[in-house]
Amino acid sequence: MITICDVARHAGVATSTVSYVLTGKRPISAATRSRVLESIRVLGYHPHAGARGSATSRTNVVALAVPLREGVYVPVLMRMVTAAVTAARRHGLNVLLMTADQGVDGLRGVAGSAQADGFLVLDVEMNDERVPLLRQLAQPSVLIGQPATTAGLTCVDFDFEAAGAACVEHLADAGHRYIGFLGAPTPVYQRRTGFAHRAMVGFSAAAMRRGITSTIMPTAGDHHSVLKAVQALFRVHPSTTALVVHNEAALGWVGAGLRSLGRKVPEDVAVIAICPDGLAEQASPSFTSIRLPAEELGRRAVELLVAKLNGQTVPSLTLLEPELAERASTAGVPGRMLARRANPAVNPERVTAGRRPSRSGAGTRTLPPTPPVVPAPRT
Amino acid sequence: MITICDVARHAGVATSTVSYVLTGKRPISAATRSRVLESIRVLGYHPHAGARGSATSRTNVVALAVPLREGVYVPVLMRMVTAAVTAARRHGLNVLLMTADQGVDGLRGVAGSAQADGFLVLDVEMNDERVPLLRQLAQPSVLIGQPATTAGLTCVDFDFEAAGAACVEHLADAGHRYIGFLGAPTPVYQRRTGFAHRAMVGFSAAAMRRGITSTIMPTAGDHHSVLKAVQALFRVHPSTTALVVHNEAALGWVGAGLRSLGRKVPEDVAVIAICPDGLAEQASPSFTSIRLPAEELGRRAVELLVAKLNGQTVPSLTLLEPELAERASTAGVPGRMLARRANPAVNPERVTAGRRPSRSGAGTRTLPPTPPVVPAPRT
DNA sequence: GCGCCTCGTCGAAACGTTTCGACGACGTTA
DNA sequence: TAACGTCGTCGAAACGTTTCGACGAGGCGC
Repeated sequence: MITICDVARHAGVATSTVSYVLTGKRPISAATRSRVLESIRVLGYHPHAGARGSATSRTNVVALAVPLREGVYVPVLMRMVTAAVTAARRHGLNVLLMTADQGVDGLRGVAGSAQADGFLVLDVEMNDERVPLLRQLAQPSVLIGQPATTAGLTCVDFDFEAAGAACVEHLADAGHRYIGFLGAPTPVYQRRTGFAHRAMVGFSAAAMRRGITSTIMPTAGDHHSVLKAVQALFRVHPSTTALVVHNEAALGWVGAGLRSLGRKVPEDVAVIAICPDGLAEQASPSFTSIRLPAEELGRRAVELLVAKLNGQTVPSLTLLEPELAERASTAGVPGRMLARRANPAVNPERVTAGRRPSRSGAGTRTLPPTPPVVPAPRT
Repeated sequence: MITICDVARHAGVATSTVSYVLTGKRPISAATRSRVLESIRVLGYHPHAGARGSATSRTNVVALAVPLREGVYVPVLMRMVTAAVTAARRHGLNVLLMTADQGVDGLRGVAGSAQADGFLVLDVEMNDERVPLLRQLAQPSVLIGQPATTAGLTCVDFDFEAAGAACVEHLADAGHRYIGFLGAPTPVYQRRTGFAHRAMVGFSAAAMRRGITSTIMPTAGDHHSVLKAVQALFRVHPSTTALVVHNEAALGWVGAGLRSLGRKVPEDVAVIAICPDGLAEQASPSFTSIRLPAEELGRRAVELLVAKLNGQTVPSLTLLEPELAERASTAGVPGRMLARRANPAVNPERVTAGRRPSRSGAGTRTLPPTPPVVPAPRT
């Protein structure tokens, strides 16, 4: 192994001078600098990360905790991960990957032995067991997702609650009175995973406010489960005219499920998904969606962490605003109770149609919001 | 920060003694050991990884290079990754995640600055640009997948060639004469990704040998592409009675594609998938499959790497044998040219039916094997 | 009872960095 | 021209480990 001393000798300077050339922490004359750089090049010197860490107590590594739990949709999670890794690279940071098996203890170990300068934590539950540990850690951390309370933490999250509400608003404005919600798999809600819980709560609350009758149905991502869930939804409320889908794995099967009931998207049923743009586009017909900015979440989390590492203070909660992208799945005429026709962009009747008070005052919810239960469909 | 010296002082011993208690590299009396351990517990001491690395030139970190390239099916890759991380943990190793953006340079950097003791390399292409670098690195490495030549390397791979062949054998034995191959997305073949290339070659060669007429069709994973690909397959050879699917993302749409042609699985078309067991099971009907042991690949790779780190010599190529799991998708009566009936387990006619020589001597292949091209389907 | 070997422990020197105080040389200001 | 900064560089002391040689205390055989 070739060390900084070798370089210094080769260039005829002190080792500290080489160090200053490398770190730029003191001025070095152009002549000396170029001589040193040349020696580095010739000898093929690479600073030894461990030794540097020993001297500075900085590892230039951030740990990324990704508990791949049951029911999470891996590709979306991976978008965040790769975005985070890429962003970290730009700041000269490497990423240590920690998965399910190394839970709280794993975090404690990595933190204690100073293997990472900071922590990025994904898939956060409302009462995440990692949160108390993070609070007392020497190293800063950023959560992607929100636990029940964000005091003393730094969280970045997509505003799933607003997203759930926005779906209802959009559909209600278009005149829909019966809306179904196709959610994440049951275990996800049982764990009270932040994103799933919040989207559902936002959806339910907005439905209440708007006097919409809503039905909530969790579902696994496979063909059969989705079919059953969709059928169950329509059995409960045959007059349902719109669906909100918050389950990426299920997206592809929703169309088939509706078709099996003789209903078409968008003519008979409008669909809005909460998912990354790409997934909504490749459905057929393409789905109107509230775009889930997975990459930006990863990127922002890294930026916040870097800021904290530099001693800056950052907001304890950063919420990304939902944005709706209108596509084919809500372009139909939802039928029955709608005055509205075609051209959804400019729609003078929208307020009238959408905001009319509900008959019953408050909406009825078929299932209690927490934890939702799949009513056993007939087999 | 609390150091090994603090512990030594607290326990009334020399720092080296504490070190020996921790590493076990010299005998320590039970009395002293327990006193030291107690002090460690009381003070909450954690050895500083960087300092240790500086002293030993061992980081207890392995780097995992996962270039998430276009067209790879993320969930399967992630199974390998999590299996690898879990296995690494068992050996006291942490995992540094490197993604697409940090290609060869990233590897070189991590290796040069000694941030990892070894390398795990995924998604290997036949002429992978990382291979020459790996050969000259100071640190050992293990590839999951095979480049064109494995000399001087350590590779673990599933025997995709045998898997491709096994599909043909099984189907040919059951009497099928026209078999379609639904492959990975085109870019994957264009890159000459090892696993895709090999499976296809194995399939083609076996089809040749058995006098089977085969059609190869790459396809993207979305609904539309799969439908088009399936339709194209049957337009080329309407008499096709079996399909081999080597594309996890497409699995879910194959049934729909066939249905759109008025063909049913398994009555009209037999299907064999090359994919992890779980995916084959949740198709409907469930797919007979050659099980892709994603987890075991990850685990084995780590074990080989650990062996290399310990100075052991390991084989340059470890190939996992394909295993066929029979399920519903090949339980049908393939019709037309089959003597065979029901009960596929005990089948006296199998040899007769399967091994009968093909009419044309050698099989005809509709498309050249490398690189395959999708014949533009009518839109 | 003396020498010898083993066992357990110690002190000091590494490991490859960074960082701090110091110190010449030189240019500027009075 | 003397005093004073500033700039560039140096040497040495950290950082928190591991590791190596050495050394005292016992136990054993003779």
